[in-house]
Amino acid sequence: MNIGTAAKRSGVPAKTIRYYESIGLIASAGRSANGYRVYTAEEVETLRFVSHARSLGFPVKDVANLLTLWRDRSRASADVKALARGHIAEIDAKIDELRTIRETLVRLVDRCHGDDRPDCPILESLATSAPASPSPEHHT
Amino acid sequence: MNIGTAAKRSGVPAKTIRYYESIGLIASAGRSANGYRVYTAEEVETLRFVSHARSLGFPVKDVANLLTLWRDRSRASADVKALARGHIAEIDAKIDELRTIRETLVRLVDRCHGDDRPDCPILESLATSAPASPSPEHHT
DNA sequence: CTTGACCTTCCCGGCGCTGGAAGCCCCATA
DNA sequence: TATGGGGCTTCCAGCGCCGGGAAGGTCAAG
Repeated sequence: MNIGTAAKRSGVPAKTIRYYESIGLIASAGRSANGYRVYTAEEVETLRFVSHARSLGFPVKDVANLLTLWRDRSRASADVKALARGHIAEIDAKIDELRTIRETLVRLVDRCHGDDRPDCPILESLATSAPASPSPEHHT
Repeated sequence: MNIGTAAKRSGVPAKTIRYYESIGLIASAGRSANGYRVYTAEEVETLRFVSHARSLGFPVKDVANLLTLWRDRSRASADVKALARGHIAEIDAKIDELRTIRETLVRLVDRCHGDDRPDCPILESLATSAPASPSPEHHT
């Protein structure tokens, strides 16, 4: 099947499939006579695996490791578990950070009149107070 | 003062200050005879404001708006409040998404032996099941 | 005079794609 | 047979938000 069909069946956009190939996350697809990429059902399976792992927020590098483990019939499930645990830890850290920020913001918003007067604790706080530790990660 | 001092006093790295200048978030700094950027205490204040706003997770574009509002002595606090509320809403969405993912992962991790056997529900789930809705936001 | 810490500009990389341009290929329909 | 509309190919650029590092100018101290 062509890339478009593989995209539909796997849930990974064609552009993204090419990208994954380019960075070596997945193997280069075969080519038909006209130069089109050709995919087997098995490759679509792999793409679905990747798609699922990405949906769970695993970074592409982790997905590469998961793929390796997946294909390694003699793997130890402990390795997979450790990887997943690490990922959970990162998620927890992110949630905590977001919650801290959220609380700060809610406190500020609550103290702001929100009318047509210029008086605003939010701006005052930004101008004077310390940030709501720890510094947030952008690029979530 | 030079950029290094301004960086230390504001908490914004020198590189980032230059970047903010380049994208127009802050005004171009003055220059001394040798071509070095020169900062006033007021500009450092602005940088601190930016730093605080960024720490609360406001995207740079929002920070630009906040700066404008900050400087506008006749602003309506309602505008600031609306901006902050919108930001809280986005944070809530992110937290929800992370929590959903987290729960899925925890469920999987709990079901995984985590020993030297290859049997692993995590990999099985990635290979077969549907993703842990809703699909994570790439590029918020 | 030399060292080393600053400053300048520039461009590249990184995350994970996504959009778009230019150009094939293939099939259906008029 | 021409035409049109999908596909598919490549490559380049950009998103947000910087950080690293090169190549070079500048300055104060020893």
